[in-house]
Amino acid sequence: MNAPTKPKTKRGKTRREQILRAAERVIGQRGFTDASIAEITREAGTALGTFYIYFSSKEEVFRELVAEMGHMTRAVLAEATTPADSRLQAEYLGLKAFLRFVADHPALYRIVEEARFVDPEAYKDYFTSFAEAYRRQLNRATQTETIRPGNAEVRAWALMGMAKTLGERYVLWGESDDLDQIADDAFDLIRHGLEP
Amino acid sequence: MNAPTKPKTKRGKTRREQILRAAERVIGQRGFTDASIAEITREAGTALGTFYIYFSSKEEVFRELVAEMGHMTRAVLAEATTPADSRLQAEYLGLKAFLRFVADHPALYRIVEEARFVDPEAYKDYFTSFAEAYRRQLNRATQTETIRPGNAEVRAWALMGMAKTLGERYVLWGESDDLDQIADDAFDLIRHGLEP
DNA sequence: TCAAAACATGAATTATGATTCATGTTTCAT
DNA sequence: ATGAAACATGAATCATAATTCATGTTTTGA
Repeated sequence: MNAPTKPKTKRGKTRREQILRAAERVIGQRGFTDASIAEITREAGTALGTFYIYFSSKEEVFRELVAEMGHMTRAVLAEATTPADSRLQAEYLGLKAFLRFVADHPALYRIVEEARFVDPEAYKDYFTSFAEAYRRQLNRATQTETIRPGNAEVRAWALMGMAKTLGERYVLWGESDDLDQIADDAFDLIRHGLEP
Repeated sequence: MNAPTKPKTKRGKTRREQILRAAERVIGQRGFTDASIAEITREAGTALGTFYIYFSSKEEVFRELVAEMGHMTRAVLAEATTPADSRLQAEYLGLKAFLRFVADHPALYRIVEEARFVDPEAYKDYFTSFAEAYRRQLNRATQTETIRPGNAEVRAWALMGMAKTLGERYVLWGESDDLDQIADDAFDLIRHGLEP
């Protein structure tokens, strides 16, 4: 229950990481409730009690995974959209990159969504900080008149919602072998929606 | 564990309904995991064991609530969009009605979203049947050339995702006293996105 | 009116799994 | 090389509820 301190030795860092990765797999696969510490440590190849050397509770690993996912998503999207020379192109590249990212990390993405119920605070942080950055981008584009004037915050949430749901439907539920086509079809809506 | 049969008497019907409504309140408030049968029956004003006369498990009431929500949502949206004389107007009326509905039934809406993790089957049914109807509407509008040609299925999911997320952000999280304004702002995106 | 069918009760039973802890083992700075 | 700090172990402890069931009470149909 007391907050464990960061590992001091090389062995410690390795173990902690093993457990974190195992937690990602197990919780991503089974969901928070059905995932047990026993299975996580079995998967990590350590004893049950070792878990509590590095994490104070099941909720805590979960929280860390959500935060980690926040950093990854922001990094991936920032990276993917840098080459864009217009807001609309950034939207296009961002949507594709997001869908690809979900496809590459389905477990992590499921965890983020489950956070809504397991750790609402972490969930809110994830999307709020994302939306904030998004809003800024859209505002800038509005001022440059690259896109039609409009409520940037509402747009940010609307566009995030679109991407989230498409990711869930076409990536997590499978049923689509051509993500780029999905992104193209959705982008048609976005482009006309934002264009001056 | 054995599937309870429908109640035969008037008293039975009443009790079952009391418990169902109590479950809606408690699960909607606390979430599936934290809601206990004890609290549900306390809230319903009956004994603990009575629950199992009408439902075989906690999952079962949950499933029934999700299904109920499916009917309600479809009914409300069908109702709200009938007066529309164009697809775009239907989109506008539908979005407003949806946000208002979420505002009126936050607990029920939370339950639907939690179904993704508690009862994926029910969750999938809810959105798939919704999307199917939506797709049909959009397709019809495409053929009538009321809206620009495009992939109706992808559009259906994209638009649902938008509405879902706006509902979560501006209705469930509060922070907006003017839902109609939100709907208007979002509709600007939708209108230009779909317009011929 | 009366016996069967329905329904109601809540204490007792179970199941599950998170968390702790007493007892080793390993690492590392000196 | 060595002792203190770190780390590892897994059986035992705890807590929490879901579910059952033996025992009443109420309703209903003939």
